[in-house]
Amino acid sequence: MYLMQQSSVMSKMPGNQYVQRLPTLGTFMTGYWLMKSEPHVYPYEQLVEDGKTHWDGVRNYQARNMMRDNMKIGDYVLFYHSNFKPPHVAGIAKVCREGYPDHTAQDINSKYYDPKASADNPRWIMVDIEPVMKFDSFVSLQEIKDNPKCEDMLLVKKGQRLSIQPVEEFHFRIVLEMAGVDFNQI
DNA sequence: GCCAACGTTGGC
DNA sequence: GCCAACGTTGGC
Repeated sequence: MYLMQQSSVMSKMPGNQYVQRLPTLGTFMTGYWLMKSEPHVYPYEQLVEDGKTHWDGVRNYQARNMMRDNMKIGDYVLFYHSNFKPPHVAGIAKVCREGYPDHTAQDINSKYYDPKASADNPRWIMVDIEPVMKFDSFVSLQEIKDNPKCEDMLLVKKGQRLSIQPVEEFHFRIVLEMAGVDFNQI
């Protein structure tokens, strides 16, 4: 029932043109992502404390579309701390609930309030994630930039600001390797 | 704090 | 539907 409701609402939404602008998206079917959070707003440690969280406040169509259409339960997430010195991947999370309306868009008291959002057209979408593993030693953006195996990662592409990005399994494995984590133990 | 590189808005 | 102006992101 809920899914039917959601799909009928979502089909009205604009924004599919953004997917076209990420030509690589179609090749990312493996279910690995990177999500950015500013640690002074919501650090990985808070996710551990909370047990899980809903990823509210995303107000970018491209990122929304990925949460709406592509992120599936069980997908792994590199939890990235942006606006921190140094910026880094702090650990791994995974998707535990697929896309559903971001209620903060309809909350007039929220800083994420969007007057164009309504019950009929929620406009913004979120997923839930839960912690999997905090890295003992984080993997800095510089380390990723310095690793030739990561040169094709969206994260290190010039002008790439998306707060949610698809990650290839290969790169996911490389980042784990840099963190000293065995892929088979997660 | 700077600023490049975006993305969004709204007048026309 | 163009595009200038404005707002945001996020590394440095």
